[in-house]
Amino acid sequence: MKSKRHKELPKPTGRPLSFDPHKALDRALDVFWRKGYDGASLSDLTKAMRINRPSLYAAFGDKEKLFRKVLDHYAEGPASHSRAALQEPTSRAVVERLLYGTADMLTSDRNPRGCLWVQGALACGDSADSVRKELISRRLGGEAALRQRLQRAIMEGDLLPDANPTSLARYIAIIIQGMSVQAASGATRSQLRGIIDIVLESWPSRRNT
Amino acid sequence: MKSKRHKELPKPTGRPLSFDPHKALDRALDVFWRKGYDGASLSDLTKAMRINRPSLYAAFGDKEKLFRKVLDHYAEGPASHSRAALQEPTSRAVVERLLYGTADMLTSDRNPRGCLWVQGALACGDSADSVRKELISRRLGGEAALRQRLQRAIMEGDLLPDANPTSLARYIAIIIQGMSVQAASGATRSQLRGIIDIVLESWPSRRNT
DNA sequence: CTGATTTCGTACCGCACGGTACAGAATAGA
DNA sequence: TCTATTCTGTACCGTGCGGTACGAAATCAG
Repeated sequence: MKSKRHKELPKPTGRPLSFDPHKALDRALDVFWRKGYDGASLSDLTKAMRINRPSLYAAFGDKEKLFRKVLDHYAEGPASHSRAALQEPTSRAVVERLLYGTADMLTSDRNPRGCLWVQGALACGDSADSVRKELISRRLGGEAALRQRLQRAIMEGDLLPDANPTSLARYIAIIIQGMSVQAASGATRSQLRGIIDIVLESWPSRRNT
Repeated sequence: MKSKRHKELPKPTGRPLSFDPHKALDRALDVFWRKGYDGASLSDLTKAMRINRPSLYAAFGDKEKLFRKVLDHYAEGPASHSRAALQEPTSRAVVERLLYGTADMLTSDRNPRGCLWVQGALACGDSADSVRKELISRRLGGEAALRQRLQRAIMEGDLLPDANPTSLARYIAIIIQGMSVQAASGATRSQLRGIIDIVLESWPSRRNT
């Protein structure tokens, strides 16, 4: 039971924070996104976050804890379209929104190119190994969520009953991860949309749902 | 004109090399493949290559030059199936061999999981920036070679004339790069083959070529 | 043998890394 | 104002990084 600060009782004695943790996370996200976990140094981070090193450690723990907080921040912010897409009424709408939304995010001028889940720590030194595994886990988790959504779609009848939800979810995951690499290589939004059109043409949805 | 040593005149005076550069490159490849350019330290490399640091610098130049030599070694060795696949007689055979060959390589027990071109330096620190750009260039080069092969296939009639070679080549590149991320996440060979089946089902080849 | 040449192994360089000690500044409650 | 508490900024720690100086060892030509 380690409840440092309750929202309903903001009675902070002592010197107040001189920065907005939310903004600081935003800026840390930008650095990790561009350089990956290993490539982002503490100097890069503190400079971008406009705080000193001890403030970072007091507010976020060490580098790895900061990265995990940044991952949550990313999931709730720039990557929130993924979770939202699963709520579309049909499997085709889910996949459409998932892919187009991802393509938009990957090529937005407001973000670095690519996906933090993919680029954050793909191949890295030993010191980043736990972070690498964390990202693998998150990628597989997203894939599993899509698989369950496709299974539901089969039961609801808008996906052909002989479709394989596991393979289809992995196929879409591959498209997303491949698009991420493409975005990091300089692919444009319209180029990615052209690929999505190819993917959707063969989507095994029933009727025209 | 810097011809250090001609093959036909191996008259090396001085102390002979105590290691096989080819084997050493093999071992360096393994390290870079698993850890990426930034994540592989010189200590990792010299330990794996079983040579001392000055020997490495004398034989291969600095770390970046070694990495570029390793890239060539990779292209001619584990990744040689890519170039070979382009010589298949039809576009469908090209893509089949390209994808299945890649899936085999990505999940071979003899290699680290994933593709060096993708994982070598996707997001990294500033010091690896030129290496990152080199890998982007190689990825785009491979994609361009496939595009040209598909254009030839249209002229030869085994690919539907309204197919878009640029988009199709990018689509296959995305599949390959996505499979690389999947392999790094632990996907098995049969799982990747399942995805390839999905891709090939909608390949726009004429007749059953 | 001697001498020229090239590689080998140790031991080291400056530097940037992630992480922290510590003293002073800013607030709240008394 | 005084005290307790928390945050800020400087200055530093040990470590590992990429890269190298240098003398010993190994070969060949003569």
